[in-house]
Amino acid sequence: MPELPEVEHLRRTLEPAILGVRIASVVIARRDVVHGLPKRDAAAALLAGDRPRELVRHGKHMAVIGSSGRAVCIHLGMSGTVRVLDGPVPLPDHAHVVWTLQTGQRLVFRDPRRFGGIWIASSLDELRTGRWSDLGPDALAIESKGLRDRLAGSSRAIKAALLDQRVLAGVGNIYADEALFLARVHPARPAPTLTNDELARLAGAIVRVLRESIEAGGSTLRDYVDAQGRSGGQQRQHRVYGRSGQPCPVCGRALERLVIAQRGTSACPSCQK
DNA sequence: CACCACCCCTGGACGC
DNA sequence: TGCGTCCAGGGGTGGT
Repeated sequence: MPELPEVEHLRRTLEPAILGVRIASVVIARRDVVHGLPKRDAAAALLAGDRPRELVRHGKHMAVIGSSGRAVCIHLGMSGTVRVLDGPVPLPDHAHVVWTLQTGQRLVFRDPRRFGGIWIASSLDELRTGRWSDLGPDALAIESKGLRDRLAGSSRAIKAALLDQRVLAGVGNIYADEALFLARVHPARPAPTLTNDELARLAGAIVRVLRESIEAGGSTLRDYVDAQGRSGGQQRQHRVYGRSGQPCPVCGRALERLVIAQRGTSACPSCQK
């Protein structure tokens, strides 16, 4: 399931394939997946005739910016992928939007569960002041002070706060569990009870787990594959996520399972205070 | 306002 | 082998 590392890995693998390449045409197979699509010039709004100039990521959102300045924001949700297809291979199921490049390659947005989607904006600026305006700072650059500021006034469990994209953009269920484990902070701890030392450990742990995963090519739990169709390499490296009942990698005690903010949560009852 | 429960959706795991 | 059931969860929305 895509979180920040998967989106960043996608951004990096997609860039060399599409930057500067003219988009010849676009086919929208499911209109309800594309939000803010104008009645007129829908293809142009999806960058037909344009050339991607830049791929910008904030949290789990990625925007393709055309040389015209138009922006197309892609959110992968739970099951979304973006793939580059070479040659006349058949389209997969649930291919909702397909761009054909001048090179003949096709770019496919596929999302079986449709928790993701595509948002049209006239510019990156409009995206930043609109759809992205409620997002907190990007999790990859979070520091102790920034984290403390964003948590101010929140009494809920620290894990619930980490999952809130207004607090911090990019952390999902997997990396929340992983970061809290590395920081030795229990996920159910009310956010205001964290000491400065714990906040510093947590901020460091968030950046560390995200960087590790980006370098490993993103995580593979279910549906994630990168632009070339490769699955991620992080799967076996999760320390606690999805490992409830199995031994803690540090102390060996069985990892507990709890539910926080409606999300399955794994934690070590002994290492995480 | 802060927080929480519920809902959207499909495919994979599992039991019989 | 096939069918039914349950479960995963990001984020929007509506209720408390």
